[in-house]
Amino acid sequence: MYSFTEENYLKAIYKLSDVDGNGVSTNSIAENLETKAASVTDMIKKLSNKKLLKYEKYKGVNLTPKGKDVAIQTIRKHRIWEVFLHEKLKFGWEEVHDVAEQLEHIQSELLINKLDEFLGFPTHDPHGDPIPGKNGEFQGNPFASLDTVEIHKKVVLSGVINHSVSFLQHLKKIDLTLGQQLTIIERNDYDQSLKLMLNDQVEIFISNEVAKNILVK
Amino acid sequence: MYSFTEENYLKAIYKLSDVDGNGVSTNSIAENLETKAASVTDMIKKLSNKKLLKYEKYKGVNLTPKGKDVAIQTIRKHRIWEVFLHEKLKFGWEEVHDVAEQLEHIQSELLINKLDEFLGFPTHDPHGDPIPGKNGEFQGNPFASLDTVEIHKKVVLSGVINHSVSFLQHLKKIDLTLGQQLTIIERNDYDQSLKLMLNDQVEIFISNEVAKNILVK
DNA sequence: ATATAAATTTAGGTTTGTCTAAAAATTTTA
DNA sequence: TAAAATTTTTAGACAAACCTAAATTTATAT
Ligand SMILES: [Mn+2]
Ligand SMILES: [Mn+2]
Ligand SMILES: [Mn+2]
Ligand SMILES: [Mn+2]
Repeated sequence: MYSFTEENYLKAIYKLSDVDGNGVSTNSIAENLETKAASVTDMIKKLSNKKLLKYEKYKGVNLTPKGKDVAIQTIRKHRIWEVFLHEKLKFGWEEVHDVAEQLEHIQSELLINKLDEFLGFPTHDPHGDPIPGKNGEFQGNPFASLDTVEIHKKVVLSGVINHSVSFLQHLKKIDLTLGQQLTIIERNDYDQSLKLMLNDQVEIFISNEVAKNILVK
Repeated sequence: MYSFTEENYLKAIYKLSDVDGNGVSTNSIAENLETKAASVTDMIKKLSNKKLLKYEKYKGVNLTPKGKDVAIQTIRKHRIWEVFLHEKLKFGWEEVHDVAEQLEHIQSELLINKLDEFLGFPTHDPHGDPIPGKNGEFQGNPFASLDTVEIHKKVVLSGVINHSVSFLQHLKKIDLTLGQQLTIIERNDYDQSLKLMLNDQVEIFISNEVAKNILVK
């Protein structure tokens, strides 16, 4: 139905869309997709003709409901494939994204629905990101960033803000994984670094830089 | 490494290659890929420049070892994905091919090797076609066509010649599935139709047209 | 309010893969 | 073997997605 490239543009624009309806800028799309502004303008015109977004010259773009739906369905496929790669094929959580970027463009409703069923209808991907349903609904209870959590409160590691390979590898290295129960034992006022208790067993130190990128509930 | 289209051309040429080294004709490639001869000539020049095949004007083409390797690896990916779709996602054997045509172009050595392991290193796809190994070896004991099998001999349904959706659906309808044990009870001289015994239990009739397209061992 | 800077669009091209129509080479037929 | 038929290649175009350089519009600073 839509090309590889069209789906990637719609996904990028969806992710860049504000809660308030400010148009997404040409430059931000170009940066996100690692392409040039001139190329973005070309593609925007094409997507506008197809009624996937609203475009006013120099004013940025906003997805139409149709465009938003294509974006969300692509995100749904991406995250379901990530679950498959992680749960079934034992890919590390830092390895799944690049392959899912390819798999998300396979065109078969049947395939994604059967895969969803095979995986037991997962609600979140290996990074804790929610998987939208067939009709595009997000069951969104957003998580809190660990650096805002009060001391001694028991929380569960449920997501990450930074999705980079290096950050994900770092968490793995210090044994921080999704689903883990943790508590802040001590917060250092000087640099906002934290001492954590993991599963009531092990103590570790993390910097504020790391804490800011961890989501808990 | 190679584009979607390049891989499809190499796969088509590989399948059209004679045992004797006759060049594959432009027209046969065009027909196989449902494109035009002029387009084939263009692509042939490109693949020839990349040393994936040998091309002499008006004489047809032959794959180089490198081109043959790309073709076989693409077939390997196709068939492994077909096993996944059939065994794990419960696709019918007539449904797997079209989706595998897309999945075979996903570029990740790690993915295909992990998938292969996940499936227990299958040797044949859902249609009985052999899956080449990582180094391109086929363990090829070719099957016999059912219409050449002698009467009363016990054989196992191991493959099909015709891979069309309609033929595969027909076999399913008359309860002929891969791995089934069968024996020819009677051959009608008039039209070469057969009476078969399935698993020593059920008798069915099949036409010569069907028998010619069934492979057994 | 201008001048400068930044963002965006336009103009003109490239690459990949496709097409039709016409020319050239090869094969078949008589 | 010469004519006819078939196959293959070439010429010229087109659409998708990208690029650089230049022009235009909008935003920022003095
Ligand atoms: Mn991802
Ligand atoms: Mn993810
Ligand atoms: Mn197939
Ligand atoms: Mn097959």
